[in-house]
Amino acid sequence: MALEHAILVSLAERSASGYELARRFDASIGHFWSATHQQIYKVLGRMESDGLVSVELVAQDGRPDKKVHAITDAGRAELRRWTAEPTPPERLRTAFAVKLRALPFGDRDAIVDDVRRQRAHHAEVLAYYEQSAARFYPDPTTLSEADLGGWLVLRGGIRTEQGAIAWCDEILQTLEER
Amino acid sequence: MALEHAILVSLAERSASGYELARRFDASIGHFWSATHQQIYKVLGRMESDGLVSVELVAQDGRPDKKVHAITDAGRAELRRWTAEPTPPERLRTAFAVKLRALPFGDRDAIVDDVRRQRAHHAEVLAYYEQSAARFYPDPTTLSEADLGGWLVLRGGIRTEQGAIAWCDEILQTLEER
DNA sequence: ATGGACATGTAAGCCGTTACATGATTTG
DNA sequence: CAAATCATGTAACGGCTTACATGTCCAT
Repeated sequence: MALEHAILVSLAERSASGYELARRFDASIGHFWSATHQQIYKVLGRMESDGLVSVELVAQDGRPDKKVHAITDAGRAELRRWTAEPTPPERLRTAFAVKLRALPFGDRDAIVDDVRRQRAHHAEVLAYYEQSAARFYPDPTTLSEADLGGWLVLRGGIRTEQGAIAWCDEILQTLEER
Repeated sequence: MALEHAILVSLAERSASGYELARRFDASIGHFWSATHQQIYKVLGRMESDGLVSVELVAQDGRPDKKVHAITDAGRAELRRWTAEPTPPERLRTAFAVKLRALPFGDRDAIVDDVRRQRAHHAEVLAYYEQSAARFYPDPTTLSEADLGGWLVLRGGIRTEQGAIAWCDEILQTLEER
């Protein structure tokens, strides 16, 4: 299960409470592996029993106590083991493609509207990625080892969104000219 | 649930047994919405109770009987209703991106091997899509209404795979030059 | 006679979403 | 005074995977 490994990566970068992890999954990491706080708490509990993370209860003033989770040596070993394993090819689930295929049986104008909406969404995400790139990696020619992975993932996100926008444009052009 | 709608699209194109549907989900449709035969049988059962599909038992000689499922008027209405609904933006789940992010904590050589493996896989899928395009849509300038959706989906697949290959090349170049 | 294609299912279990639940503190 | 933020969970349910189960016909 990859949520476990996404959590290990995040905790390897910096220890965190379940709540803090959930916020990270709302932002950076979550753009490539989403998870809700409920799921995170559940998995975190299992990971503790498995010895992959350790827990320290931290009292705070003016705020609820929190459980700070840190990656253990066993967690680091598991992360390393996982990276050495081939990634199985992922099977896609693209509702948008199914809808396109439904063109002859559906509401054409509504589908065109949907394509425009998808395009706008991809443009938004692209802008967000490009801002993140400019902010966090202002000089990509000199990246530290620690930054390399994050930068490459962002590059993939940017490419993906650019590709999706180009596809939407091709769809719109094809549908409008007939 | 989109499996339901993927099945409706497939049955709108041509009536089929559960087994035949499963084979389609192994091939064409399945490249964009995967499903196993177990899942298909289960959903098909529910769709029958809901009146979205009708079932006719067909006896065959030399082969087991089959249940041929056809889309009903209610099924067509549901398909049309669904196409008129906005597609919710999909949250990605990309284990490969998580693994890249794990670069500083993992086995670098193994990850590079994995990138090469991913690249090879995407190249295979791309070749398959391009062959499908050449075989089923030899003249894309004159597409029938019925073919439009399938063609556009294939175009998206081709773009996606090309983008993935280009990303892999960028990763390999970045990792090899340091 | 072994294995693959055809054909349809059940059962167990995990993963994940949605809804529900609580309670303090800060900000508008 | 209401809403957002911080913080952690439980419960119900649905989707999906994996394993198990059965049986015929055809080709090698």
